[in-house]
This record gives sequence, structure tokens and C-alpha cells, in this order.
Amino acid sequence: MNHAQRLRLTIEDEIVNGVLRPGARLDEAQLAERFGVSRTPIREALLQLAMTGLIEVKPRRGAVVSMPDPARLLEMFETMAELEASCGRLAARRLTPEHGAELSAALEACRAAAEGGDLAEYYAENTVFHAVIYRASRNGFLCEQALALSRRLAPFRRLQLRVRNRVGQSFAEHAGIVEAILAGDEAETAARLRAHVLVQGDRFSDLILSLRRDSAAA
Amino acid sequence: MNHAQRLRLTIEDEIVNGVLRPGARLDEAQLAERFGVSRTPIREALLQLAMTGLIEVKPRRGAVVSMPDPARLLEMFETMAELEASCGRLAARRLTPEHGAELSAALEACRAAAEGGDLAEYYAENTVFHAVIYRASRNGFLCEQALALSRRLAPFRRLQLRVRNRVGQSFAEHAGIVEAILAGDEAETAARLRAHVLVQGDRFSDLILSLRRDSAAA
DNA sequence: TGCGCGCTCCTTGGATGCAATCAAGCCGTG
DNA sequence: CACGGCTTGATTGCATCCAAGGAGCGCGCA
Repeated sequence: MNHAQRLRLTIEDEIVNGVLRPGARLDEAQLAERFGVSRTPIREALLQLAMTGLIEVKPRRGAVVSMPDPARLLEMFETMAELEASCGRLAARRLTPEHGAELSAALEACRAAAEGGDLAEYYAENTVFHAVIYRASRNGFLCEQALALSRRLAPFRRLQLRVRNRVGQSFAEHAGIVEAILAGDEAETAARLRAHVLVQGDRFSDLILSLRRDSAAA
Repeated sequence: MNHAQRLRLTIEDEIVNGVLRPGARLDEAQLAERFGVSRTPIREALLQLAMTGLIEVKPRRGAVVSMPDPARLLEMFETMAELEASCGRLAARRLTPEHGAELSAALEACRAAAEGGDLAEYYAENTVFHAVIYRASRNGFLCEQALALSRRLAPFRRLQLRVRNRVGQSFAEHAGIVEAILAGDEAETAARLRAHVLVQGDRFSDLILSLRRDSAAA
């Protein structure tokens, strides 16, 4: 694969996984030195990331990891909720036995992680769970869109699970969602998924406070 | 604005407006000469367009305007239907008098174009009509996503209206959608919008045939 | 004559160098 | 002492140059 593509994936990973925080500056020369390449592939990678919305390039002022204001973040979460609801609705309509089994397995993994009390593990299994729903929509394109927005929101969702008792509540919602999908209830699935994702918007003041603290610490 | 940005917008426009057809090859040197710049900003523009999905760059083999296979195109239209349904649902819930007025005005413009029998004009007013619905969702991010996918599908939707009597039917559906939104009926709005967009998938064999003929002619 | 191998040329990918622009700091003046 | 303009420095943006990798073509061999 190309340098630019590998760099793009690497930088994207670092943003998604929280190594590079929202607001962090991305200096071309610095990145070039770090990866041992010239500025050209760095520039190409940054431009591509800018198109996905993960970073922003201000003309003549370089690139920074996107830090949407709270209002926009809320819009993004709402859009995520709509995408997930669509995936879930289609999954409920078209569920194959294979996807049903995957879904149940992912739910069990969430249960195990929740009972284990390991936040990082629950976060990972939660991600898998949602990805299974995307795939179960049996619409590859929609699945890609949902994954893309999910990655874009990852830096912010990461802060959500710390809210008190959120893990237990989240798992309960997961269980309800699976139940609705297995029952083939499209409307119920969509409604539950919407609510599940939007909770993160309801708890919004917490998130804003976390962001403020993070950027103050940086 | 930058050269790369202007080039991106220009090339994007040419793809959306059918000047550059799906499958067309995008030669860097050729484009560079045509726009009187070096290959660097051309490369940057092409990479950005690749991230939006409008074009595909194959390593060492250059860029071509994306030509999704029929199955993927169907997935894309289905996703578009879901996005539009979401926009419509939110619009029905949150409609302001201003957006209501815009919606009625856009509907009237569609009526005029439909009665005038001008396909190009109806196509334009149709685009405006849908854009008004996106905006009426009062979610700027969702609106952007819908517009982006809409542009990406434009090269293919363009072929749809030629289907016999489609304009009249399309307008009737528009009227029904506006009615549902003004009534604040979320579920009805979503259902009607889904059906409206998916008609383009139902007529799919026509589209495939058009594509085959076009690529044979090219 | 048909098939396979190798060569050459064309295209892309990356590096480097140069120019333009913006930001910040400094000096002068009111 | 404060404010404004200028200058300088750093950084981006573009052009040019070089290398590497395929694809197509021709030649040779069976």
C-alpha cells in the first residue's frame, strides 16, 4: 500500500483511539520526521482525513484534530442515532440466522464485560456489538457509512461510559435491542436504538465538562 | 481559496453534472495541463474526491470516476432513502413556519416545472425540493450528509426521470410528502420519503440498461 | 502461427526546493 | 503608556525532479 494510505490509517487510528486529542495540532514537518517520509505523503494523508471530517485544515494555518462545538456534536450524535436506527430496522426485517447468532454472541460478550466491570473491555465489546448491527442490515454501503460516523465520534463517545452506572444501563438497552431485532419488530428496534444512542446526547453537559477539562489540561 | 480546493469543486461539479461520466479516466498530467497548474494540486484534489467516493484511485493505475456495480448502487439508493426519511421525520417534528413556507414554495416550483414539461427544470426544482427537506430537519450535520450522498448519486439519478411518466408521479409523491410534513406526521413522512426515493431502485433494470448503453457508447 | 518472456515507455508516487502568505513580535509615534 | 504599522520568521502551498512500478508491445521460440 502507499505511504499516504498507511499514514492516513495510522493517524486516523491515533485520533480514534485518543492518542491525538481533539484540538491537537498536526504539524506537517513534525509528522514527516516522525514517520521518516517527506511532507508530500503527509500532506496527502491530512487532506484525506480532512475530507472525512476527522481533522480540519485551515488555509495557511495547518491542520488540527476536529473539535466540533457542542451544538454540532449533538447534531452528529443525532445523525448517528438515525443511521443506527436505519441499520437496526433493516436488520430486524432481514435477519439471517447467521447474523442472529452473531448478535447473540456479541450481546453475551457485552454481558461478560459488563459483569467483569472492565470499562475498556466493555467499550471494545460495545463497538463490536454495534458493528454487528450495521452488518446485519445487509446493506454494505449503509454499514460503511455507519462505521465511518462511528469512528468520527469515537473520540467523544470514549468519554461517555465513565458516567456513573452507564455500563449497566447500556447493557440493558443492548438486550432490549436484540430482543426487538430477533422478534422482527422494525419500529421497536429503531426506537430503542435511537434512544440508546441519544442517551449520549442527553448526558451532554457531562461531556461538555469533560471536554473543557481536557482542553484546559492540554 | 486554494488551487486544490477549486480544482476539487470544479471536478466534482463536472462529475455531478454529467460532464465526466462514471468510468471516465482522470489523467493527472492531462488535468494539470488543462487547468494550467502542476500535478501536485491535481493529485490533492483527486485524493480528496476519492475520500468522498466520487472517484476511485487504484494504486499505480490512476483515477476513474466511480462506477458502482448495480448491487452497490441499490445499497446506495437504499441508504439515501433512509437518510431522506430521517430528514423528513425530523422536519415533520420540528417544522418552523419559515421552513413550511419554503417547502410549499419548492413544491409549487416543482408543480410549475412538471406542468411545463421541462425535464431539466424539473430535475433542478426536484433537487431544491429535497434540499429544503434536508434543511428543515434542522440538523446541519445530517443535512450535509444527505447533500453529500445526493451529489454522489446525482450521476445515476440523472438517468431516472426519463422513465415514462415519472415526472408526474414524482410530483404527486412530493405533494403527499409535503402534506405529511405539514401535518406533523413523522411516520407517514418517513414512509412516503422512503418509497419516493426507492422508486429509483424499483425501476432498476431501466437504470442498468441505461448504464450499459452509456458505457458501450463511451 | 501462437504463446510466452522480456524490454521499454508511460504513469504514478515521493522528495526536494522555492515562493507566497500569515502570524507574531518589535519599534516608533501619538 | 498604548496603539498601529512594519518587518521577520515560520509554515503552508505549489512546482519541478527523480525513482519505481505496470502495462503494452515486440521479439523469439516452440
